[in-house]
Amino acid sequence: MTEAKAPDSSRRSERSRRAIYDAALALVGEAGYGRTTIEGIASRAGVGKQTIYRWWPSKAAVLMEAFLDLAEQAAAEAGADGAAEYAIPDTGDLRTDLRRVLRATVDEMNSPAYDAPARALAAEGVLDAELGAQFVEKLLEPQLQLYVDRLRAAEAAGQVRTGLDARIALELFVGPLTHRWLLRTLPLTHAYADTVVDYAVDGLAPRP
Amino acid sequence: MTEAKAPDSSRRSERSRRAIYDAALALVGEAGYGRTTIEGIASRAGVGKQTIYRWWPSKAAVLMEAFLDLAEQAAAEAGADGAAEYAIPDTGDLRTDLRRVLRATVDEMNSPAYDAPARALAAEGVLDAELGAQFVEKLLEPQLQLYVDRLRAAEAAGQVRTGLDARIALELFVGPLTHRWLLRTLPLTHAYADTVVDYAVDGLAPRP
Amino acid sequence: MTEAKAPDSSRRSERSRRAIYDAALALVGEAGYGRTTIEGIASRAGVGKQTIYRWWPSKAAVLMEAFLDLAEQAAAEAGADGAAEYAIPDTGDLRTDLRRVLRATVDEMNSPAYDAPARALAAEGVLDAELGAQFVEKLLEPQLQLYVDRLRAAEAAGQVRTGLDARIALELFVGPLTHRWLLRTLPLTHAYADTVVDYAVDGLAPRP
Amino acid sequence: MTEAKAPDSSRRSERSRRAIYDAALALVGEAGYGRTTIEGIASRAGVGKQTIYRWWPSKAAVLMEAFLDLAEQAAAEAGADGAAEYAIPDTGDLRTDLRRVLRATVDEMNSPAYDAPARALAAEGVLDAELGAQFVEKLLEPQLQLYVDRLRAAEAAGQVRTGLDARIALELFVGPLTHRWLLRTLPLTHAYADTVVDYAVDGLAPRP
DNA sequence: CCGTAAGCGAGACGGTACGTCGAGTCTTGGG
DNA sequence: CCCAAGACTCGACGTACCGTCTCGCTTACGG
Repeated sequence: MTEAKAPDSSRRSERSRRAIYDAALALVGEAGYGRTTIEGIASRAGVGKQTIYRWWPSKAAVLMEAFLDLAEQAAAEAGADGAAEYAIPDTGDLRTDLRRVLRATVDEMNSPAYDAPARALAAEGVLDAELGAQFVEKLLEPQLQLYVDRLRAAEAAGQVRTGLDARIALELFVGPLTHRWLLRTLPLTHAYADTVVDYAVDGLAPRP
Repeated sequence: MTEAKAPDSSRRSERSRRAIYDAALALVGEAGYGRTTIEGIASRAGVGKQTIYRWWPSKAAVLMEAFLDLAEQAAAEAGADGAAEYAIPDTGDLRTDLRRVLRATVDEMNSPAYDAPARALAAEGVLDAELGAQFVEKLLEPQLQLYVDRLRAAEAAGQVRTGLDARIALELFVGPLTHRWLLRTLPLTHAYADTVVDYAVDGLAPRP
Repeated sequence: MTEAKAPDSSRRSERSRRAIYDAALALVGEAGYGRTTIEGIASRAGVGKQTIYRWWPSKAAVLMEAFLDLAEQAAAEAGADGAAEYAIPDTGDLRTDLRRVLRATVDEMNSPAYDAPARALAAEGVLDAELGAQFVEKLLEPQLQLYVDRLRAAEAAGQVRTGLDARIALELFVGPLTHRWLLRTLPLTHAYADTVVDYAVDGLAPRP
Repeated sequence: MTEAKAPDSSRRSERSRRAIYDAALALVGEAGYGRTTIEGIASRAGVGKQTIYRWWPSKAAVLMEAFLDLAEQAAAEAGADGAAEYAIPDTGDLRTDLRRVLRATVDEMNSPAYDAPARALAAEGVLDAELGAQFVEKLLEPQLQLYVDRLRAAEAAGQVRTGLDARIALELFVGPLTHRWLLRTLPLTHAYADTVVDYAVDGLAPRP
């Protein structure tokens, strides 16, 4: 291996790690990604710069982990009541279930606490393929898999055409939302989400 | 108004402008957007830094104009044979027409000359709302309008449901492609484009 | 040549240069050489760090020029009355003349404004041969040459032995003073200077 | 007193102490004093940084002790044949005796093993009065005392003037040598040492 | 002879300064 | 008055060491 020399993670300061996450998310939210600096994060977290450079290779990587941590915390809270980890609901009616999920996604995209860091990560991932791969693998892919699962269930229930390519089908739902979110072409509303679901679910229906 | 003092654009050096466009596109292509600097562009273009700052407010703005210029040149060449500006073909078969267009879009997204600057602009637009608005207005919206036009024709021809919201419908086509392009989840192929068209066109079909 | 790229000294900011000299001398005087930093000098001078790095290779080089400039100013003031540049007086009595000079040197060494930067430069020159050579050439050697001249005059007047090696003889005067000054073995007083002159002048007297 | 808490020197690791001395001297010799760091010494000595900070207050202090230790070892070897500790020889002829001593001093100053650390300590002592005092007290003063003793003997033997201030007289010998050594004005040779002795001894001769 | 308290190697930590890069502004000289 | 050139102030970069602070470990002593 040609790793320069890995630090001993068992000695890592949990306190610093958390403070860095908090500072990073706060600064990205307040000042924007471009105006957030490693020095700023370090200073706000009450931490030496080297402590950041020791554990992360870049500003984007810090933000990625901070955001992942945030998501995990949220998931832990949500799943604390013993329910199943996280899945798209299955009431038997695909259209209804997807409306609910896409409306929730719209709400998330419209919430500042989520928007700022997610946008920053997405933008950075657009430019940096390696980071983008991580973004997809750790954040996006698990979400997309839920759609795959739900669509497979719908297929089994005869609600969508057999032989459906679920990996593509799901993009009829998330593609349009992501498009509006990232490019800000037009407002992201519940009504919009509903229409997308309508058109797309019709497109997946069993062939006559 | 309090404009600092507008330069006299009639005395502007055309030679410098072109050199800056070329340098900007070349550097973004070679080194990536993040490693492209104003100083680098100026030096490569054989131009003083001030000449850039005089006419553009930011690196992204330079790239935007350079890219627009590129698109205009391409359009001029394409339209040199006297044909109409640019439109989605209308053979009477919506499915066929959209397949052709989406396949072309996939090819564009896969071509390095287009990919690097477009990706850079998109990413910058994701972070900077103002720049994003320009990106959408000047580059994206004209394209999207072509879809609106074609869908309206299809509606008139009874190939899609009446009362269709074309602004949303078009996103069933461009949303998925853009999603794969920007986030690099899976490869962008013609087969993929065809499947997207199949599913989406079915979704827009007249209600039974 | 392998010079990275020499800056254009005709465009150099005189204002910055002076401010840097002043700040460097002040900080070395106030905080000591070790606690004086390039950043500190830049900040105190109201100057960007790069402006220092553009023109000087090191902290010591800055201080050297600042000190030289100080010496030149002092010399300019002293010589403003039209007198000869600077020389050891020649009253005809070597002992008297050297007493006067060495007493003045003692006073200089005891004055804080001179002591701090001169000591810093000397110490740095002790470690860094290149800088030491500059220190000697630009600051020390001109002084020592005055002794050589005076001793040659004394030789001509028959006050010292013929064939005297003036370059060595002068060290009997400046060596002891420098020794006490740099190493702080014992106090540097006029009486001490007088005794050194007495012993050394006797040692140079014509052989019986 | 408010001593933080003195470590128990009876449990001190002799092995570490020696390794630190060796590493310090080696690094100063190889890389120079400025490029020698505490971390470097610790690493080279295979020792924790804290082990250095526990026993020494500064890099210079480490080097000082290392150098002292070296001198002691040398003295122990030299004195192993049962002779007196160390003294300037007294053959009855002051000139001869001093020539021998000053030539030896010149040789020492020209030997790299001595030059690097001694120069570093001297330079540091020039800047740091406290350290300088230690340098003088522990290294220099014992040497100078030998001159005082020899000069007093010479006085008793009528070879130098009565009432001579030996503390000053000795500086006519060591001052010039130190001057050339530290400031590197001109080469340090035996011939030079001889001439210094000639001039200075003449200066101390009994008044006619 | 066994616990416990020290010294120890190791290295993470909060910091300061380094020397470099680039941003955006300002100045000079030439056309 | 535009332009090429480039010096300027400023802010951030990523690195090197500082001196302090835990960690386990080993090692000697004192109950």
